[in-house]
Amino acid sequence: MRADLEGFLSLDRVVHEPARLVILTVLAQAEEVEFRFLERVSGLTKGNLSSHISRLEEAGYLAVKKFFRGKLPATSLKITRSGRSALKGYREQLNRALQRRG
Amino acid sequence: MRADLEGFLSLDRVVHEPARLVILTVLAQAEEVEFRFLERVSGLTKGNLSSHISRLEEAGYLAVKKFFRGKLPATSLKITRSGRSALKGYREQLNRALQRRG
DNA sequence: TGCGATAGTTTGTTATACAGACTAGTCTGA
DNA sequence: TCAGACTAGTCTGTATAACAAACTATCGCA
Repeated sequence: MRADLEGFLSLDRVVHEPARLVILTVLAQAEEVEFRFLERVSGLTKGNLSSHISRLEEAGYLAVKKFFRGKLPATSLKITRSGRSALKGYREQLNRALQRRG
Repeated sequence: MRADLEGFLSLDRVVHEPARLVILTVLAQAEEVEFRFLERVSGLTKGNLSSHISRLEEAGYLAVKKFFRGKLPATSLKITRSGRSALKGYREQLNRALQRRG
């Protein structure tokens, strides 16, 4: 199969999902961020956001830290080295596939 | 919401699916193509390919023409103007969102 | 003590990607 | 001539997934 086509089909589906692209993009810039912040900036619903975070955590792309601010629980997210590299790889691969004519 | 994040979430999901990116990319280059050819070049299974074609047809992104070559049925696919512009728009939008830092 | 807010998770529904089974007919060779 | 293999797809079932609504648990305030 042609390399550009191959490129599309071998994209990392964990990263490929738009909602997760949003999360990873924010985290790649902000380094550390909280759930509420992400909820607001992404416009995703809590439930949806929560499950995407789990998915990214399972993939090892982000680290979740739970703590209490005063007496309220809070969740802090941080992109991992692996997550950063997955995003970078995804971007490069997609760019190559898209640019190679269209 | 920030414009780049918005950009991810408003991507055309019909185009966003890797298998369909493959199909559209091939069609954008080849102008007119047959099912069997697409099956080989994409590596997709018949069933899968068939359903993606239906999806793209419903979206108005490609035109399907059925005919007989000798006595065997054949299917010919052609990208529509709208399909071409959807692919172009998708590429531009994604590039903008991805490039705007990472 | 009861109501609304905060901070998420769990659950249920809906959609969709995918492959295998199936349809329909043609060609080939014993 | 008829059995088996091939062509060209479509249909169907399954497993995954995105998504939102409902729920859990706690806090703060009147």
